[in-house]
Amino acid sequence: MPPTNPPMNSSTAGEKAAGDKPRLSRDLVLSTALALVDEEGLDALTMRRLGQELGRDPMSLYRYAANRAALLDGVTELVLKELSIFPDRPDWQAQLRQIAHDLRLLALRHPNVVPLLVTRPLSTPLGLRPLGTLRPLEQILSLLIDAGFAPADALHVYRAYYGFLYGHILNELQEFIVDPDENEALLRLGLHRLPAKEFPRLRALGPVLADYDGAAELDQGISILLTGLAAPLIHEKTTPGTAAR
Amino acid sequence: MPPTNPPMNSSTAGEKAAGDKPRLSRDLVLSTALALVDEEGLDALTMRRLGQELGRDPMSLYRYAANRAALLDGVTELVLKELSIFPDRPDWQAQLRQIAHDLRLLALRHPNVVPLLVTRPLSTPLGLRPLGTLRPLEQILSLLIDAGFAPADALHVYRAYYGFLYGHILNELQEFIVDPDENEALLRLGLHRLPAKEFPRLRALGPVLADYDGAAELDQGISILLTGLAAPLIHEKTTPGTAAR
DNA sequence: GCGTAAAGTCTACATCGTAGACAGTTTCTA
DNA sequence: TAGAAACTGTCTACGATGTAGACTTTACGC
Repeated sequence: MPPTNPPMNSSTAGEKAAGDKPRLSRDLVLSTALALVDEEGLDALTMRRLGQELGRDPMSLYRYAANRAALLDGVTELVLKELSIFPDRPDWQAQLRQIAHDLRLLALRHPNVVPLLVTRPLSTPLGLRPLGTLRPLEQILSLLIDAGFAPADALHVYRAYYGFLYGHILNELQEFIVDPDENEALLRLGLHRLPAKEFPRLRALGPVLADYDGAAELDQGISILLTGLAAPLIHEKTTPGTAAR
Repeated sequence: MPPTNPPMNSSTAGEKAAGDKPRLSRDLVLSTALALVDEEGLDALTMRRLGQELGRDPMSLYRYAANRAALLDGVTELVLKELSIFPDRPDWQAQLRQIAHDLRLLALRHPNVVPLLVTRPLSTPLGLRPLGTLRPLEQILSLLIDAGFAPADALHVYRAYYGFLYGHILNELQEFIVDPDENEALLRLGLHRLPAKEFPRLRALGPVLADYDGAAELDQGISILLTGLAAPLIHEKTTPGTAAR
């Protein structure tokens, strides 16, 4: 019997190889799941397939995730752990900008996970979500409150900010889906299929659509948001009673 | 044999009733599917269940949608058809604001469809999406261009706007998931489960989280965006070369 | 009334999530 | 060190799902 090293982190643990069998652990299961999703998409993540990837019976996975949904939540959490927020920085605006770019890159690194990021919280009440999922929220709130916002205002800022951020990511990822072999803009995006009379603007914008500078676009958006946020929100309440009681 | 009325629209066609069998049609199939999703969620929409709902063999559905994914796309399209945009109005800002609220209400009317709205485009290249899905994009572009924006700028405005809008909708729907029987804020959101030391801010915000005025929040966000957009974007390019070639 | 195309049905299969009983292994305790 | 207890992994089995392909029934133009 080989020594079977104790709950070690993922590392280059032998997947697929039938011979050696590293001891399973939640970390190992989840990171293998993430790798699978990254490489082959969400649909490829079935219990059976993941079991096979780990050289184990599919049923063994249920020791580490109550069911498939929980597995998905675990993957979401794992991805969000890659996002690090340092709440003790001087300039809150610079921080928000930084976080935005970090999250964007994270999404580009794991595009197949984005649907989970966006969708899972829709079916889980706030308090029941995986803690790792809520940590960024808490940290950003903390950051804003430390910067001088009243808690209720911090929440509003957070909402506007995170809303915009998620929206941008979805936008960018949507436009990313493209046939990379084709280099004529119209074709690359499949725009040639659109009836010319009904979609003249869209078709005409083919070339512009084709070269999308996501980072710049995001940065610009954040700027707009920040300038809009910094001044008016704090002092005047446009919606009386919202933050009062 | 009853007359079996020809491809009539949905209306109150007898579902489930075993006796009468209205002729199927794509519209009937899709609207029944939508009703099912609205009432019981996305998971309830299986071919077998939908067939049963229509009093028909599940296989018959394949005459009207190539597969389940196409069915989902159809539902998405159907929902988006409820959004009407009138591109010939005077004030583009007022229009964008109006559309935002319309889309928000639409999302609240069909919360179970929102994951589709947001997720399906992530796996389909722009040009291959259902046309109904692209129509709002085209119309908003048209609106902006008519209002004097250069096409490339219109695209940027659209992106910022729609990104924010989707983000807001996701945000609002996320916070909506709540146990309505409970009226203590902490409990209603399940926040009591959170470790107090790790999530002090979030827990403290329980009451504020509990009464969320989505419309106001959205309106405020749109205002910020519009003021930010109206001035700087058109004249100075912060990212040289993005819109030029 | 007949022929052709469309609409609907039937059977069958591979694949999925997962319940429940079981066996093997590790860890704790006396 | 022996035995008990807890944990890990495996096996078998079941019901549900999407859908291919052959078939039957219905509708409709001439």
